[in-house]
Amino acid sequence: MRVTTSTRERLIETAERLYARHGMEATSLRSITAEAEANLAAIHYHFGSKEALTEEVFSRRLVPINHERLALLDEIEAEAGESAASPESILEAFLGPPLRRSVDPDYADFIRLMGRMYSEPSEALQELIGRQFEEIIRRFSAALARTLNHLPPAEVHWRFHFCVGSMVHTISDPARIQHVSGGLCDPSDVEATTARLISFLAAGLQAPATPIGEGPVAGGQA
Amino acid sequence: MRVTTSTRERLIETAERLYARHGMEATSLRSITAEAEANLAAIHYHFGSKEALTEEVFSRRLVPINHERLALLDEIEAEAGESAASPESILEAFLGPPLRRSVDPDYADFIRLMGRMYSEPSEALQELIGRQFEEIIRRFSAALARTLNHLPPAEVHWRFHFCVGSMVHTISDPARIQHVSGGLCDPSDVEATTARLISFLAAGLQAPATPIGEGPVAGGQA
DNA sequence: GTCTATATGTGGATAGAC
DNA sequence: GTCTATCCACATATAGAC
Repeated sequence: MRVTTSTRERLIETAERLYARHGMEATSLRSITAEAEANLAAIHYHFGSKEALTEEVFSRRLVPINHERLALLDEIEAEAGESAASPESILEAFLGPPLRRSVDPDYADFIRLMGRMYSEPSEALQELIGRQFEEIIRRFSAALARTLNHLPPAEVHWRFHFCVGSMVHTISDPARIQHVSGGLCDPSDVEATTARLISFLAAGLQAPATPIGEGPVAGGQA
Repeated sequence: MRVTTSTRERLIETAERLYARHGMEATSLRSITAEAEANLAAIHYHFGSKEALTEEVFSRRLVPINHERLALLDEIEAEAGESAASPESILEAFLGPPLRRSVDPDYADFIRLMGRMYSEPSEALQELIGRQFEEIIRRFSAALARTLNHLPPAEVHWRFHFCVGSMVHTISDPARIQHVSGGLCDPSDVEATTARLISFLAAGLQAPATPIGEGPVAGGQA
């Protein structure tokens, strides 16, 4: 086993770091090859284009994270047996894999990038996100719908959407909460952050069904 | 009063639309002047630089939105008198101004852009956001701390942060929730979306205090 | 206040030697 | 698989006529 990493690997790692720090469009291929101590042409040799390199950066990290999420969901559903898994355990399976990695030096940059990827306008990236999260959204929405069985399916989707938003905002820029709280909040304690997020979101998920529209005529399909 | 809008105004409006649609860095000054039927040099004449134009785009919209938020908060605090305003009413004051505008054709593009601005790496923009939201964060955190007086101040900041995340994710891309829910969710009904968000977030804000750390030794400064 | 023309830099991508 | 040299499109910005 060689100690030195391959040029291909170094390019992916450097792109990831620079994307996380300065944004994807602000990162030029030249700045990547300079930091990776590689040649400009190496990117086109190994990947073919900047877009293809970007897809590598994302799929390399998203695959194991989402794989772990599904494995954890399998576990808690197996443990729950006939009954539904709790909202807290479902949230833990969804939030834990990215949040735990946010303190891993190898992953920290990508987790921040993951928080920003939803805002990237690139169509190719949005399609990749769609593919990578299709199963996640389906499985977790179904699990939540089972335990929140008094809620209409659309309401479950909305609430899961709100959960994703809180998580994304939390991981996209750890320094922000520290700054706006005047130093009161410490984002480096991810265990505490995860616990806070789960109790906040679990309560939101279990809120009474929202009365939509003109009030008295509620109810619907249940 | 002239019917035709000034070149300066058309430039700001067009920049806003293109920023919202394709991202800020992906939008060139040439594409702005082309759509605004103006000359490339006009941007430098009226603003001096792309960055200065961008600041105009944001401050023009953020000022009235945040002004309305504070006015609404003043109102509900006056109504509440000695007692604390409810979490729901505070959330309404915070979420209502942007969410209601998201269906105003004149504002819709900016509201989406507002959802994405947090992810923009430009330092100048982040500083502007810091200035524009300083008072908002201070006032709303204080209002929430008053009504959630059993919670430590840091916990209030965390929960408000989670609220911002849900809102930002919701307004940044209305099409996403429709897509991931397989058409089940309709983002065009903003009144319903606001009601859903408020009941979800109010429940989260009022969740029991998170036990952080080794369990039994909870409590703290209260 | 609006235009043309242009300066100057940087972007992604490629050809072809080694 | 890695390099140099280069193409070409496009970026922001500016000078100066009208």
